[in-house]
Amino acid sequence: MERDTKQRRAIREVFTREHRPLSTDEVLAAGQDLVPSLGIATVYRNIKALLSEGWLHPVEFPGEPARYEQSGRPHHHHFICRTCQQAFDVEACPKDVEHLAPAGFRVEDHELVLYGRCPGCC
Amino acid sequence: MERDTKQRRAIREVFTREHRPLSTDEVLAAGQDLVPSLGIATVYRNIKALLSEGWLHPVEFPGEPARYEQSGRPHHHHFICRTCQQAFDVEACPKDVEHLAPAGFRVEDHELVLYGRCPGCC
DNA sequence: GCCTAAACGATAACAGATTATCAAGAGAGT
DNA sequence: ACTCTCTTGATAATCTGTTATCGTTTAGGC
Repeated sequence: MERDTKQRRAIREVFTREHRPLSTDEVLAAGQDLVPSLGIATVYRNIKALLSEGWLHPVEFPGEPARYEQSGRPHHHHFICRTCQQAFDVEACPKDVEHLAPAGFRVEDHELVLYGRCPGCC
Repeated sequence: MERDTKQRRAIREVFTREHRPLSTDEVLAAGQDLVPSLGIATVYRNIKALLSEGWLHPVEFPGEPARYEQSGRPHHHHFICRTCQQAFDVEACPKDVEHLAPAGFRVEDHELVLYGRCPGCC
């Protein structure tokens, strides 16, 4: 993965525009607005390349395939709209999550997902 | 699904013993201690039946297949051990989760997953 | 104990997501 | 502009989790 192709530029552009986790289908749809011929195989190939170079990282939600977002953002959580299925960033984080676990459990990390309706779907 | 078979009794027994979400593989392994001939198809069949009669409900975690636990428990969250992969119940719940979302988002529900080491794996 | 349909167990089939294949297309150095 | 090789796009193959199939077993009423 060395050449600067228009497909790869389009895929990076999509992630830079939308500051939220995107599914492969969302990347394909948005990418085709920039490069109509874009295929799903290229989306997977480039996401894989961008993951291994650290530009992207995976974001998993319960019961659904992985989404991806740009790396380097500060710790945050996500909101999933039950109407449009889009995932949004949530800057805030509940305090003292470590203390929620029973005694004897060592908490190293945590994930919080909020579900509801986004402003566009309310 | 009407007959009271030893397989179905074994599967229910497994969920009653372990008060935590179990994967189909965990149910199969633990069930075979009670009924050695138990097959994976029977595990899936009975889990499906127990789900539709409301005795079980699914618990999904990011990036992995569904687990199941007994219904009727009060609101709670889960802890996943990164060593033994087991899921445990966490009674506590962070306060004011609704206020974490940005203005304009209507929060209806939330999921919290803690990751780390369980007492047995520390 | 006998009978019959429900349930079982082994495995084939299926479904969705991801990866591999391969001929055609196109960056980038010359 | 030419060439070379990396990348693309269409689609076949793969993988994993789950469901369907089907001959055999067995719960439960007689």
